Amino acid sequence: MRVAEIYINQINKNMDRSFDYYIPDFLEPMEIGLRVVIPFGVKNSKIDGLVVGIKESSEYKRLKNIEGIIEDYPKLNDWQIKMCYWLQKSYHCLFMEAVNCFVPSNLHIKKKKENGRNTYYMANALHEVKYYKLSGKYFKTEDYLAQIKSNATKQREILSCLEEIPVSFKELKEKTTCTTANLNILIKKGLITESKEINIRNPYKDREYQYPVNTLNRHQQEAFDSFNSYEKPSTFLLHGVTGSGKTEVYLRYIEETIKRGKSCIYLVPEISLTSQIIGRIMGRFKENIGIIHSHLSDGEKIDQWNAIKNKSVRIVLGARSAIFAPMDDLGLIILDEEHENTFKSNNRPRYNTYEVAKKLQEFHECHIVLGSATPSVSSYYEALYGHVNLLELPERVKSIPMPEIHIIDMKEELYAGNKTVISRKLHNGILQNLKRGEQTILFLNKRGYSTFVFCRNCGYAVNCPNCEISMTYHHNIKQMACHYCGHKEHVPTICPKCNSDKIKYTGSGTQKLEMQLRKYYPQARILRMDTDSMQRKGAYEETIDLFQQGKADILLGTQMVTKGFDFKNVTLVGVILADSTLNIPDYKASERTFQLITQVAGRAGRGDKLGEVIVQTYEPNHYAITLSQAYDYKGFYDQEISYRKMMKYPPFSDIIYIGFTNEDEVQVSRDCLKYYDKLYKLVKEEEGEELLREMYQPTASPIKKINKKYRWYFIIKTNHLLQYNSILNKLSEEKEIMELHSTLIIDINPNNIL
DNA sequence: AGCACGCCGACT
DNA sequence: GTCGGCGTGCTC
Ligand SMILES: [Zn+2]
Ligand SMILES: [Zn+2]
Repeated sequence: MRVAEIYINQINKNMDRSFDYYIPDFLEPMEIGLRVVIPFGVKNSKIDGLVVGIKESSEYKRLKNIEGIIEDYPKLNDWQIKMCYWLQKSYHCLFMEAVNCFVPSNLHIKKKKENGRNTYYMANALHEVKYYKLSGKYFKTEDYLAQIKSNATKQREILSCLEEIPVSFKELKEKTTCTTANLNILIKKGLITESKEINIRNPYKDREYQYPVNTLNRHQQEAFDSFNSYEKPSTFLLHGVTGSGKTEVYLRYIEETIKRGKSCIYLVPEISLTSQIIGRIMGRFKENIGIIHSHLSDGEKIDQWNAIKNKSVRIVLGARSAIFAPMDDLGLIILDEEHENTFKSNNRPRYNTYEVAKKLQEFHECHIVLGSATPSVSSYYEALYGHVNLLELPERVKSIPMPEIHIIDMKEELYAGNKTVISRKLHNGILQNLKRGEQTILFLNKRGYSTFVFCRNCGYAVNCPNCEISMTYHHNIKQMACHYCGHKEHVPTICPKCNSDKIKYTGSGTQKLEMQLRKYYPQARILRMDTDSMQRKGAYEETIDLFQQGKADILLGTQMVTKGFDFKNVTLVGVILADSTLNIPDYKASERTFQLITQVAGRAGRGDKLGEVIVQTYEPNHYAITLSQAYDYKGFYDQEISYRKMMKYPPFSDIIYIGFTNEDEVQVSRDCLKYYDKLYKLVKEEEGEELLREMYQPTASPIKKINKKYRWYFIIKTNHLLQYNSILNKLSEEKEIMELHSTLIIDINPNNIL
């Protein structure tokens, strides 16, 4: 019998390797990439796995037999398995975490008898979730606790956490450190009960859309022709000012690629994946469009998979995760709003979508198109000096001039006696817009009401008990909330430290701004758009629709309002405080500020009327602000790239973040230092001085604790990413490193280092 | 993930 | 002494 190498579908670092199994004759011909059911462990419990290799014999002597193949399960191709190994090695994740990018992971496997043999199939339309609650035997938690021994800490933890309302296993695991074994004991004792519920998937409903073909202007035509002149797989950067008609160019690229018999992936930031863009693409192409985002259920994912595999879907529109769509004849990958940080994953695997796309080019003859009004300096640098072709759209489609940007020095407002967050110029602009019946967008990058609540008498600040960070006051729920762990608590009316009642609220967020606006402009109809007000499903699109239809005068909100919407009647845009992004301690702060101002400014004056933008700041002379005022992308790029070069920041280096988290403050520092030492020795042995100099000393994170877990980290600013990656992979296999108690996070070029 | 093995504190 | 929770190691 032949032998199969099988990875088991278990996310666990001890299981990040293959296991050998015999292939019984009735399962031949076995193929790499198939999903199988195998007996595992002492109990031979049936578990699913992925075949990654086939060989004639095994070193290991006591092999078990594969039980069966899971029918209809998406089979991974050779290129997909190669991508998984690459993801694992490049981003330091488990192999199965990489696999789960490509295929749905929560299999619901059913068994049936056929010709006297067990065969397996998926019942993924139904996804069962286990819920737990207190049995209802007693009234108070204390009574439950009295039933178990004092040293049963895990069980006590579970009981204290549970209520009479069912809680899913997943939620319970986030709050406690329980296992199914602990829960089963409590069930046996009759203290808690278990129930199962089925997640029902709701299929995506098609609507009728129309999006007529727009004729291309000169620059668009040039961008189109240039793209077409490349036969070999190439990469392009489409740099087009806001309103220059990038979408139309993308659609032409897609049309052309489909004509050549190839398929396309069109990626947008998750937040931009709205009915507007879906409507445009569905309205243009008569083909089926696959829509992929991270909120799809496993059943929906399988549906999309099959539709792509049998080629009834040739165009996939989606957020970051859609880069893993199983296109075998990929011809084009578009990354729209290329500069957005959502193209970098913050969960394992912590991949960068552009890098994944470049890797895909090794397996597919496909073009990559990056598009943005404010390209990331790394991409622009590549376009100037690397293998990326620069395509420019320097004019707006209808030659509408860019709105004029005014910079307001808020220090001068203070001197003039204006203590509000709205400058006199912005105030007059809003009043005038209200009078003329034109719309206003206000951007403030802080949600909540007040971001810092403290006692004026003794300096006591309301900090989260789980995190070392100040909590934000939320007026809608009248509670303090932590933006890192979600913890909520009551608002102090008297200081718990000194009993003073001089509690002060500072740091205005969107909620406070909304209240102030309602006070100043009682006649105005105001909409607020931030993660808090957009919780409800569909709220985001409803708000957009309301504003689009002119049913509100002012739209205020966080990042969300900067996205590429086409509101024709918006003639005034206000940036309440540009400094809030500028002062983030991160090398990308200037870039981010420039991008935000440019993006939000692009919302003004999209119709026939001229627009105006007012940027309020305490640093009116910062180059990110003055150059965005001048719409001088190139000027900004030049300044920023010389700063990056001087400081050896990306694109002149890669930053490897190596972080540890643990509930024990001492343990986490010990583990981090130990890892650092081990790495230091290994680098010294294998590489030498040059790489050693790229390692920075470990320290506690700027936010020392998040969600009860203390954090330590160090970074490596390197020009030898490949060498470091292989050393880090080698280190992860060492026993002493495997045994570290703290959770290890390795992030290559992370979005932030908090 | 689950399960066995073995250590050690609580309780008879 | 025994019972049982909980950390550790292993699963082809
Ligand atoms: Zn006080
Ligand atoms: Zn918190």
